[in-house]
Amino acid sequence: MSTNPLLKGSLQTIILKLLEDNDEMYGYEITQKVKEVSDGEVMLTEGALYPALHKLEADGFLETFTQIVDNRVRKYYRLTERGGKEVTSKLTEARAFIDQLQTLLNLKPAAK
Amino acid sequence: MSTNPLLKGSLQTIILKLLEDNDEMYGYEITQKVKEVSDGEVMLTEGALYPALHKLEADGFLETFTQIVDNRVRKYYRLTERGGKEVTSKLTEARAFIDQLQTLLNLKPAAK
DNA sequence: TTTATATACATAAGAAAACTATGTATATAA
DNA sequence: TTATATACATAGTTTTCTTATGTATATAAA
Repeated sequence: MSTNPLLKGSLQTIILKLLEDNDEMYGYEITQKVKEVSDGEVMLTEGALYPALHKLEADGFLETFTQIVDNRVRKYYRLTERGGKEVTSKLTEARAFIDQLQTLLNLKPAAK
Repeated sequence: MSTNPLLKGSLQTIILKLLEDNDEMYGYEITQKVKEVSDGEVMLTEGALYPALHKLEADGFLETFTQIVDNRVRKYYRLTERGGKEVTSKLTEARAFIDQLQTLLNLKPAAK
């Protein structure tokens, strides 16, 4: 999903977090936001994004509605209540993951 | 490979880093070391470890030799020259990955 | 006017990596 | 004798991602 193949496994978390911060977003907007926030380093491809969005919706974490803008369809996504809880859970998981990885790779900046 | 499913994608990097630090290790020893270093939080399973070791060897990053200890076979792994370079590369990638993930999830401890 | 780029969605085929389950075998502690 | 630890391995399946393709509109460039 990115120039860095290691970002595997965190796509759902990234999407959920963006929707927590931005309330409502459509797919293309998400790709642009990720690109912007990551300074062009993470390029989310459609082949990764759309299936991930569909899965999150199927799992009940996201709900959708569509809008027509300039004769083009936009499919907006927002968090459901379950989705809101899932963000918290996924972020906790992500923090633990980063911590464990830094420990195992000896990348800890300094002891506190 | 762990209690944290997100650790996906970093197994090769973890193995390579351990072998950089410890020179020679056998499979079971690696599982125990990971468990120890991660305070029991990361449990490396054989189904993940052994295929990963075989792949790293097939790619020319690791070389092996066996020893018999207490009538049981141990297959030791050590870095090849290519493997040594690969560690550096993978660690750089891992640092970038963690940095990008922290940025995207807004997990940065503080601005410097 | 045609071509390229941007916007906007989607799926299908394949690869990579992991998980679960299973198998072999020895040593030791309960 | 049964369970746990040590030590290797593979097979089947699932998840997740990449690459490729497809449809369609708007707009800027050649």
